[in-house]
Amino acid sequence: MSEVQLKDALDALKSTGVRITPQRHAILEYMIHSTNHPTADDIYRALEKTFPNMSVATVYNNLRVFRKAGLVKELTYGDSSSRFDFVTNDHYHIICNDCGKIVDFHYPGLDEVEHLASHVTGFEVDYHRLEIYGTCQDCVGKTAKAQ
Amino acid sequence: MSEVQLKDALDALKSTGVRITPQRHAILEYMIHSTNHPTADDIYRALEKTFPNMSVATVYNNLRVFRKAGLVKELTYGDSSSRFDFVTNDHYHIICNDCGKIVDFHYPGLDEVEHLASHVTGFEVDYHRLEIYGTCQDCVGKTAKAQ
DNA sequence: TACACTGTTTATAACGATTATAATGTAAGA
DNA sequence: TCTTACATTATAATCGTTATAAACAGTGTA
Repeated sequence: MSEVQLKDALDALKSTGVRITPQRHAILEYMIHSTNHPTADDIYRALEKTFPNMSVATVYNNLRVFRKAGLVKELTYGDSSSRFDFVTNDHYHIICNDCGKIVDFHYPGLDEVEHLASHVTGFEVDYHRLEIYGTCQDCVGKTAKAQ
Repeated sequence: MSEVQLKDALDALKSTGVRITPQRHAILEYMIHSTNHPTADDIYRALEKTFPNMSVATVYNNLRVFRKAGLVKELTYGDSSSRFDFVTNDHYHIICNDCGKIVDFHYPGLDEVEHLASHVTGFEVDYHRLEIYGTCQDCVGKTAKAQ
């Protein structure tokens, strides 16, 4: 099924006049197959075997291209570097404050909140972002001292 | 009423053994009275008239102290620098994608989502974060071209 | 009052993620 | 083939944040 996603993404790019380069292909493929939510550097290091000459700037440039095309979402948490998430269906993230692990979960929708916010503030709402923070099972197990 | 908030904050700090310096007093005071959500640099520049010798590091250090004491929340959006928000009551933020303005709004609660997330993922939930993005009234008025 | 102790601020350097720049490469169209 | 426009590379620059070391208070004790 991820092949379909990749094909759809490539088609979407092509239809907006963006050239499909080997690097772009590889970055998209990596993002679709990766279960975690990689940073730009993760992607760079993962692909430097197949593209020994690829520059970090290429990763950033293309992530921006993908973001503008709506294929990829940029997530900024507390930690210094952004994480990137291939847009599939709507889902939310729950993040472990100990080890940083990010797990997806699905929840019907928060349209109601968007409506209320729009009504109260007069904004035109585009989208929202929700994250839940806590401690994952692995870390709950091995934690006795607080940082 | 914000004097009460300031006093409460100072008491909270003192009770945890943190010394109240003039700089800390001023940073807290500025954060309580500011309606927007300042960056560290905003605070630094706002106070450099009264504290010409103050260092940026002092601002960062103390924001961290306040954050650890639970007085201040750090918000990371897409733009490069963190914003800091004095913790009053629970509220959420709606952010303008054009001008960056941040407006508070209140919403009963999202406990339900937390419970579901906890159930599905096995995490112990601490808190969550919700932001809504859109366009504020001012920017809706003067917008015809998309970026 | 003098003295040591501890936490605070300052000044500055270092770090690291991201972006800008210029040069080179590469695909597509006339 | 020539030209044009977009992509990539390599590298430097930018900028927010953090680390470090030295100077500076406050506080408690003799």
